Amino acid sequence: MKKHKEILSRFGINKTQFRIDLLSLFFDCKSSLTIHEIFERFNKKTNKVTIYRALKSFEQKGLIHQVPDKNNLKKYSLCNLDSCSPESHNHQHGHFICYSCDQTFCLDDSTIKILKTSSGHIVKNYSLILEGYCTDCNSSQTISQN
Amino acid sequence: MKKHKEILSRFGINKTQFRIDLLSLFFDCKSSLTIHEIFERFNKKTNKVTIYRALKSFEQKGLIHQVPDKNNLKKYSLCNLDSCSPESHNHQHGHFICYSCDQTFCLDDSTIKILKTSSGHIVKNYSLILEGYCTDCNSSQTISQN
DNA sequence: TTAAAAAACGCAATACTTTTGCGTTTTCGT
DNA sequence: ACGAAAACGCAAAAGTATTGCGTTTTTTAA
Repeated sequence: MKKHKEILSRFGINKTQFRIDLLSLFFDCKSSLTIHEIFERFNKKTNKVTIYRALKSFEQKGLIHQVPDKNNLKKYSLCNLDSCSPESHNHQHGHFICYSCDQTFCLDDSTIKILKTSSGHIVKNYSLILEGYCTDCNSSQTISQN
Repeated sequence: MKKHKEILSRFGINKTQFRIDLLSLFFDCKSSLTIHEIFERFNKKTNKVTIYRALKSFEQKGLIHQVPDKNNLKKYSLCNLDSCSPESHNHQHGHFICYSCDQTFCLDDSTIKILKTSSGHIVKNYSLILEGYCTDCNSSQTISQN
């Protein structure tokens, strides 16, 4: 895809086939990816070292960022490419993922403003993922929720 | 300390000297501990396997829980011992990671209550990581922050 | 368009983190 | 005090991430 090549150029990354495909993968992926998942998606054909290096490069150039999860696996998500660059990483991510319909909803930034001031620390960046049942799915189901 | 022994008993963990000392260490520690930090605090005398096993046991019994860390090392914090037990671990809270001192702090649950209700969806699970400068580092530095 | 420089690549080796097996020691419940 | 269960240390293995190096691909600029 031409768009992906342009992005790689803009971020100063060479347009090898693998890196183009990797960027596509991130665009296709709603949430985040582990190295293992990427390896699998490329049918184990790409050397893991190549994946590690591509991820490190993407991260340094501001294309992706780490999302530490509960199990401490390294996970990466695509940055907001309008606001991120090699000079300044700035990901104001807030997403809600529905267990039922799998849709991802962007969270209102106002919820975040409260967070940024209520912790007592100076918040420069954050990563937030809420999971559960979205309003649509919840109203059409009888699953008990507490 | 007698209190620590009682806690270990209450959570079904044998009162070996090391595990008593480990629990003390967690009580003394404001934020969270890595395996490496624990190893150092015991002057490298305790076998790391022993530490790993103690941490796993503490976690399973509801004494401590994992917290996310910038470098993807396993980090642990003391649980709220009134609300956690082997039967129910309850860690619905976010974490703050300091850019400067690298420490991970658990966030007060009250900040989360706002999140859970303001998104409009039914939140069953979440992952929240704030990053920035903790109160200590912020007050002792002259780094310009916007 | 082509040649030199830079970046990316695969493979092998290494380093670091965490887990497992096993025999021994310590703690626990009766 | 004794048998069972838990915890221990050591060695080995499994899993995760990095580094060195020679080769290939991409970029840059004449």
